[in-house]
Amino acid sequence: MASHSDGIQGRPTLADVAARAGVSQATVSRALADSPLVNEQTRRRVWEVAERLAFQPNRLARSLRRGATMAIGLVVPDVATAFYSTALKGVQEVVEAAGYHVLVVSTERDARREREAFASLRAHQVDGVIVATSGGYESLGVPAVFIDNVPAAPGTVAVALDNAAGVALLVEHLVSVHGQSRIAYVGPPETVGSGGGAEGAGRERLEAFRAAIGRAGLALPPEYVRLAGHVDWEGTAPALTAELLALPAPPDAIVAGADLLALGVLRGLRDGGRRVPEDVALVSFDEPVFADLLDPPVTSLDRHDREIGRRAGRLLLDALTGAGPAGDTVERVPLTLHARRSCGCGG
Amino acid sequence: MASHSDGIQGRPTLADVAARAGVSQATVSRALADSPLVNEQTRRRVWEVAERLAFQPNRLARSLRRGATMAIGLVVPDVATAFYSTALKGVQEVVEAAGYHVLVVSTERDARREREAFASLRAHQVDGVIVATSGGYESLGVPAVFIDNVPAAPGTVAVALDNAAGVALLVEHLVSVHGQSRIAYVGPPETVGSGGGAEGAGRERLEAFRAAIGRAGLALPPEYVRLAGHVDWEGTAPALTAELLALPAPPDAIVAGADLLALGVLRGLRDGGRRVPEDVALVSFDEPVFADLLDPPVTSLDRHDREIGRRAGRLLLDALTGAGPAGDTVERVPLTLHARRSCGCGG
DNA sequence: CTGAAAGCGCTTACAG
DNA sequence: CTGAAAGCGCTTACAG
Repeated sequence: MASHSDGIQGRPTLADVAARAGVSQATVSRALADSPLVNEQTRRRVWEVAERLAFQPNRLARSLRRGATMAIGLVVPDVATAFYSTALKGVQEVVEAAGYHVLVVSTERDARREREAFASLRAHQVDGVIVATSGGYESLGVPAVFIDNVPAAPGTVAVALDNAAGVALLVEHLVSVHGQSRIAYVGPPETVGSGGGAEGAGRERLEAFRAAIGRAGLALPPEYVRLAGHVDWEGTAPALTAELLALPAPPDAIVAGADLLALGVLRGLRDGGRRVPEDVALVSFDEPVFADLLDPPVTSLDRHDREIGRRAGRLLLDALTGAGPAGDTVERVPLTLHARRSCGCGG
Repeated sequence: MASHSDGIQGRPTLADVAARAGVSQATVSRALADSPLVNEQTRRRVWEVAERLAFQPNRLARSLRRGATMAIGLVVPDVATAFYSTALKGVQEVVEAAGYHVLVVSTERDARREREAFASLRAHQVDGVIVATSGGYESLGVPAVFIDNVPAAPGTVAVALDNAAGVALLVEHLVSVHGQSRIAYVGPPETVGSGGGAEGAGRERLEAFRAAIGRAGLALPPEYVRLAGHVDWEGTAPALTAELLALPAPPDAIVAGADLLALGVLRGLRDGGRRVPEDVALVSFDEPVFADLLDPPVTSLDRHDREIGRRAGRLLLDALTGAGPAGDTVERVPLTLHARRSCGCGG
C-alpha cells in the first residue's frame, strides 16, 4: 500500500500531503479545493502527492470546522414500502450528484421512534431534511421538504401527488366507462399519524372522492366510506371490505385510496366470495407492485415514486443553496389512469 | 427556547454546560459519561444543567476525537427491492439499539457506483460494514459482514439463506408431490456482479438444482438451465421462458431461482399462452411480494429478510466489540416451503 | 501566492 | 475527585 511505502501509519492526512509536497497544510487545503489563490505548479504538485497517497479528506474534521455536514436526513414511515424506498432512490440520485449524503430513518409509524428519528438527525447535524411524516415533525432549524403529506403550516415546501385530480380520474372512469353508481371508498385515515390534528393525503383523497361522487350526481351513503387506521392497511382492509359487503345495499364498485388498501380489499372480496370485477369492481389510487400479475390485474393510477424523490431532492438543494423560493411551494405531480381488468376493462 | 434564556447562541456546547455548572469541560465530559471518577453531587449538578440546556454532544467532534463514528455502512444492490429494504430494517433494529447508525448505499448493480459506495463509506469512516455485494468488495479496514452472497475468501463472516436445502425442497416437492420429471431452471447468474470471478448464491442454487435433479434420478438436458444476467431479472426472464417453451421437448415445470425471476417466468408463460400450473408448473425460491394474490398464487420458500438483517447486525456488533468469532462464520438461515397453486397444489 | 495560527467541540492522558 | 492542556484533521481569517 502507498501508505506503507511512504511510511504513513493509517490514513494519510493533510499534514502528510503537506510534508511530502513541501508546502503548508493551508496550501494543500487550498490546492485540493482548486482555489484560485494557489499557483498552478504548486496545485499540480499537491494533487500528484495527494493522489499518490490516495489522500481523502476526513469528512468529520471538515464538517466540524465548516459547520456543515453535507448530509441530509430522510424520515419515512417505513423504508420497506415500495413508495418510500423508491422515493429514496430518487432523492439519492439528485443529492448525491451535489455531494450530499442521505441518512435514512424509518419510524415504523411509531410516535416514539419518530421523536428518536428527529433527535438522531439533529445529533448528526444534517444540513436539511426530507420528511414523509406519519404525524410528528419537529423543526431542526434546517430546511425541510415534505413529501407524501403536506402540513398546513405556512412556509411549507412540499411535493405531493395531485390527490384530488387522481381520485377524480378513478371515480369518473367507473362512472362514465362502466356506468357504476354504487361506489364505495376504502381509504387512508383523514388525519396523519400520531401527530394529532395534522392533515394530509388521506383527507385530500376522501374529500376528492366525495366531490367526484357529487359531481357525478350520485348518492353517497355514509356507510360507503370506510377509513383504515394508521397501521397494517393490508391487514385491516379485508375487514372493512367485509363490512361493505354485509350492508343491506352493498356497493358494486370500490375505490381504494392506496395500494396496500387495494390489496387488502382484493383479499376481502375474495374471502367474501365475490368475483372481481363481475360482482364488485375495484380501482386503486396507487398502483400495487406487479399490478399486472395480480388476479385480476388492478386498475390504478401510475406511480411516480422516484420522481417525487427527485423533486424533493431538488427543492431541498435549492433551499440549501439559497436558490429556491422561500417557502409555500407545493409541487403537485400529475397522475394518469392505467385501466386493467379489475374495473371491468378488457385488459 | 432554553438556549435564548441562557444567553447561548445556537447549539449549546460542553463549554456552555461547564460554565453554568461551575466546573471544567473535562468534568462535564466525565459526568455525562457517568464516569465513576466524578463526585455524585457534581454529576447530578452537571446533568441538571445539561438537561436544562438540552445539551447534545456534537457527534462530529466526538467521532473526530475518538476515531470511531458509531456508524456502520450497508451496501446493497438496490434498496427498492423488498429483500434489501426489509433486511435494512432488521439491521437497524439491532444496531440502533446498540447506539450505531446505518448509512445505506444502493449501488444499482453498477460497477462505478459500487466503487463510489465504498469510497463514500470510507470517507464517512464507518466502524463496520454489512455488504450485499453484487460483485465488488473493497476492504475498508473495518469489520465486514456479508449477506446474500458469501465470498469464498477465508476469514469471511456472513449470513445467508440455506440455498442448497431450499432448492432441494422445491425440486423434491415437484417430484414427489406432483410427479414432475421434466423440470427446468431459470436462475440468477453463477458469478456475482461485476467483480469478476466472485461466486455466490447463484452458483449455490444452480449446483443444488443439478444435485437435486440427480438425486431424483431425472435427466437434465443442458438446455433446461437458463441463467439471467445481473440486471433486470423481471424483464429478461420472459425471454428465457420463451426459449424453454420453444424447445422440441419443453419442460412441464420450472424452478425460478429468485422472486423477480419467478414473476418474469410467470409473465413469459402467460405470453406463451400456457396455463399455470396445468400446462407448466412454477415454483420460486424466494416468495414474491403478495405471492398469494398473484394469478396463480406462487409456491415458494418463505422469506426471512428481516431476520437476515438482524443476524448480520448482531454478527457485526460482535465483531465491533471483539466478542465475536474471528472469522469464517457463515450462518445459514433454514427455509420452509409454502405450497400454493402454481405448483399444482390445491391452494 | 503562501504560511503560521486559531479554532470547530469534544475526550483523555497527565498532573495534582 | 478535578482541571489545564493537548490533540483529533481540517478550513480560513490574518499577515506577509
